[in-house]
Amino acid sequence: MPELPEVETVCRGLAKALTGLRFVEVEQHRADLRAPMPKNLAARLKGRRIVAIKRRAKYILIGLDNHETLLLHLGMSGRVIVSHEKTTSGKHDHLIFHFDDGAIVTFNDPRRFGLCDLIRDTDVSQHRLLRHLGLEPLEKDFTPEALAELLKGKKTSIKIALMDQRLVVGIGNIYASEALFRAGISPKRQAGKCRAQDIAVLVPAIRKVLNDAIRAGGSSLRDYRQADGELGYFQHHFAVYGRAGQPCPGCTCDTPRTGGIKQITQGGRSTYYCPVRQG
DNA sequence: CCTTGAACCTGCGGGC
DNA sequence: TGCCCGCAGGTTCAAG
Repeated sequence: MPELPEVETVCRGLAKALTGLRFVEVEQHRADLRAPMPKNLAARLKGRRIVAIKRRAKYILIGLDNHETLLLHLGMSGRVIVSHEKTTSGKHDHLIFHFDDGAIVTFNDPRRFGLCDLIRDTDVSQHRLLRHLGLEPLEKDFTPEALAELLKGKKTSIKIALMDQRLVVGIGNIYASEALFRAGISPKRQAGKCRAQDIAVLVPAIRKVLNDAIRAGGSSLRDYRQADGELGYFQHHFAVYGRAGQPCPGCTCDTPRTGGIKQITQGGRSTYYCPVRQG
């Protein structure tokens, strides 16, 4: 599920619901996800108060009052559910946090590609999971000049490069296709051969598609909180992702002749694009 | 250094 | 109906 917009929406939801609260109980139903979880996690969290919740790349960072940070990653299938009612724990509910106002937060992840760690605040940016991460695409330093510099000499495709978290963070398989569609750039273009002119269009396209998705997530989040407090599920409307064979939105391509949106494989993942618009 | 491919894990939908 | 296959929004590690 989770690329930058989804993780950002989850973070905002958690920040609103949990900031200032204290852990009163932690249920840990298995020892590891993608990697082993910290020893004595429950004991180390119990009694701690949450002081701040932030996002870095696709990581959720929950700052505690003892100068430690609870780090969560949703992997491919991770979900966070906020509730105030006692519910029987379901399949793949690996972590359940209980707070002093009665809030119950469940981390559910069927595929277990997610992650949970607890680290010293002083080590956060230099933590081995975070230190290699690249630019935040919604920050001011993500400029066309900066991206051009990062892409310089790269022989891989622009689509693969956009998903490389060492260069730019937060863009996954969906938003890579969506951003390139909006920018009118072929996903097959060699990254290092993108012209300054293309990159000048691409950077704002990336920002816009991520911000649009955050806005959509924010509204669906409000709806969901009224329903069952689930964070991480959104109704998305994508221009190209998952739409192979369908007409290209926003242009007058002759779908029967061109075949509409095309699906190809890059780096083992599906890419979707309009061959007419994204020459 | 770079690039590619496999691995981790469960669930779901399609074809037979 | 069941079985098998491919595929799924991420990241890491090994091999070339």
